[in-house]
Amino acid sequence: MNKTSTLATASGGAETVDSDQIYNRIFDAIVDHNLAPGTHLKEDELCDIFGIGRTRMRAVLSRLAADHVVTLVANRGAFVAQPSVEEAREVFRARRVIECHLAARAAETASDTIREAMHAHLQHENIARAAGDVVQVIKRCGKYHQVLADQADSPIMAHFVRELIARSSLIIAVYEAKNPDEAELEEHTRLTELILEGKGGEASTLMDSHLRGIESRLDFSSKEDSKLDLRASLLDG
Amino acid sequence: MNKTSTLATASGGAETVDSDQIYNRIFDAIVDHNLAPGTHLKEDELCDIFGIGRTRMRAVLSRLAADHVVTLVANRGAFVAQPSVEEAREVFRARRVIECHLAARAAETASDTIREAMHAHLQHENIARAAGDVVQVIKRCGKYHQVLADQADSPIMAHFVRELIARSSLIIAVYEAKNPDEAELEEHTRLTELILEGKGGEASTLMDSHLRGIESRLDFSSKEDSKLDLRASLLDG
DNA sequence: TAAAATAAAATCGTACACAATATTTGAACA
DNA sequence: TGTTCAAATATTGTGTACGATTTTATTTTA
Repeated sequence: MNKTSTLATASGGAETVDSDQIYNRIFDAIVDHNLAPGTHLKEDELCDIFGIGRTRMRAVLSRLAADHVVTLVANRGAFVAQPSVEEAREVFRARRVIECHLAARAAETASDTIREAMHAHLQHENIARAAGDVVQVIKRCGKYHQVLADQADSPIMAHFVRELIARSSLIIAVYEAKNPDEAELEEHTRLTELILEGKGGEASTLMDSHLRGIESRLDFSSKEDSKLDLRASLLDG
Repeated sequence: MNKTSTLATASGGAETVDSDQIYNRIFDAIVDHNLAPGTHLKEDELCDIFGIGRTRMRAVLSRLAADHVVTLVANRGAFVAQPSVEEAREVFRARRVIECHLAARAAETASDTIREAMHAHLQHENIARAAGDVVQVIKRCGKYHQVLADQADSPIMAHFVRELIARSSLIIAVYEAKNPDEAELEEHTRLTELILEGKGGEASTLMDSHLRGIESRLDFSSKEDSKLDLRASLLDG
C-alpha cells in the first residue's frame, strides 16, 4: 500500500521495495503452484529473500491470509492454505453464482473493449497450447475467468472472483484434477462467442456447466487431509 | 486471531486483551453509526483506549481496511471509509446477486433451524419497533440480512454478505435515506414467510425489490464528497 | 493585511530487541 | 531399543525507539 524502505534517502538510487510487489510475488507463486499447499512461510526466510524487515513481511502475510490463500496459525506462523473438501465445494458454489451473473452481464454490455480483451487473452491461451506448455496452459485457463470478470464492470464482484480463483488454484493443487482437459479451452472459446453475441442467458448456462465440469474433474477421494491421508494409508496398507 | 498481551503472566489475573475483541468493537462501532464516515482513527489514541501497543492496533486496522470499512492513507493513517456513489451502487448490485441467491437457497433447504433463527430475529426487530427505539430498529434491520445469509449454508457467500452489509451501513450514513421506512420491516416478515414456505423464486424476487427499495431511498444528490461539499457550500452561500 | 517561508508538533512507517511459545535434540532410564 | 523428560534451538508475538512525512503554527516579507 506504500513504498517505504529507506536505504537510500538521497541520490536517485531508489533502493525502495514496494510491499505490493512482494505481496503479488507470493500471491502469484501460490496461484501458479510454485508454492505447494501446506508450505510453511517462515518470516525470517522471506525477509532475507525480499530484503525487508519482519514488520512489513507480517503485514503482507496478513493480507494474504485475508485473501484465504494463506492460513495464520497462532505461535506457528503462516502456511500456504490447504482447502478442505467442504471449502472446495463452497468455493465453486460461490463461483457459479457470481461468475454466471458476470458472464450474463458482460454479454449485456458487450463492447469493443470486451471483444479486444477476450480475444487477446484467448490468443495467449492458444499460443501456450500450441507450444505444448502445459504449465502455461493451466495458468492461462485460470486467468481467463479473471479477464472475463474484469470486463463485467462490477469491481466488487471481480474482486471476489479474484479471491475465489486463487482458492480454486489451491483446490486444484490439493485435489489434482485427472487432467486439465482439452474441453476447457474450447468452452472458453465458445463462452467468449456467446458473450460477444450478447447471448447472456446461454453464456450464463455455459459458465455454470463449465465450472461444474472443472469441479467434477477433481479427485476428492483419497487425500482428505495430509494427516488423515497418512493415517488412512497406513491402516489400509 | 489470538489472545496475547502478557501483562499478567502468572496468577489467574487474565489481564489479556483479545485482538479479535478490539476488531469487533471498532467494526460494530462503525456499522452501528457510532463512528462517522471520515473519522480519523489515530493509532496512539486507539492504543490508549484499548491498552495495547501500536503493532497490534495496526494489525487490527489493516484487517478493517481489508473489509473496506476503513481506508488506509499513506503517511496519514486510517479513516472510517466514505463510500463513493459508484461504490454504493456496486455494493447494492453485488448484494442483489448474492442475497437473492441465498434467499432462494434458504427457501430450498427450509428447516426448523432456519425457522427458529428467523423468527427469533424478527421478534427482536418488532420489540425494538414497539419500543420506538429507532436506532435499534435500524441496527436490527441490517442484521436481518446477516441472519438470513448465515442460514443459507454457504459460509463463503455469507462472509461476502457480512462485508457488503457493513459497507451498506456506511453508505446509509453518508447518503442518509429519507427515512428507514416502515415497509422494510413488513418486507422482512413477508420474505421470511416465503422462505419458510419454500417459495424460493418469490423470495428471490422480493429480496431483489427489497434491496432496490433501500437503494432508491438513498439521497445521492448533494454530498459527493466532504471537500467538494464544503467548496460547493461556500461558493453557493 | 495577506502570502510565503520557516519552524514546530503530530502522526505514521519501519526496524529491532526481548518475551512467549513451539519444536527439536539428546541424555537418562527402564 | 524405545520412551520420557529436560535443555537447547528455532520461530513467532509485541512493545518501543527512531526516522520520515504530513500538518499546523509562527514568523517574515512585500
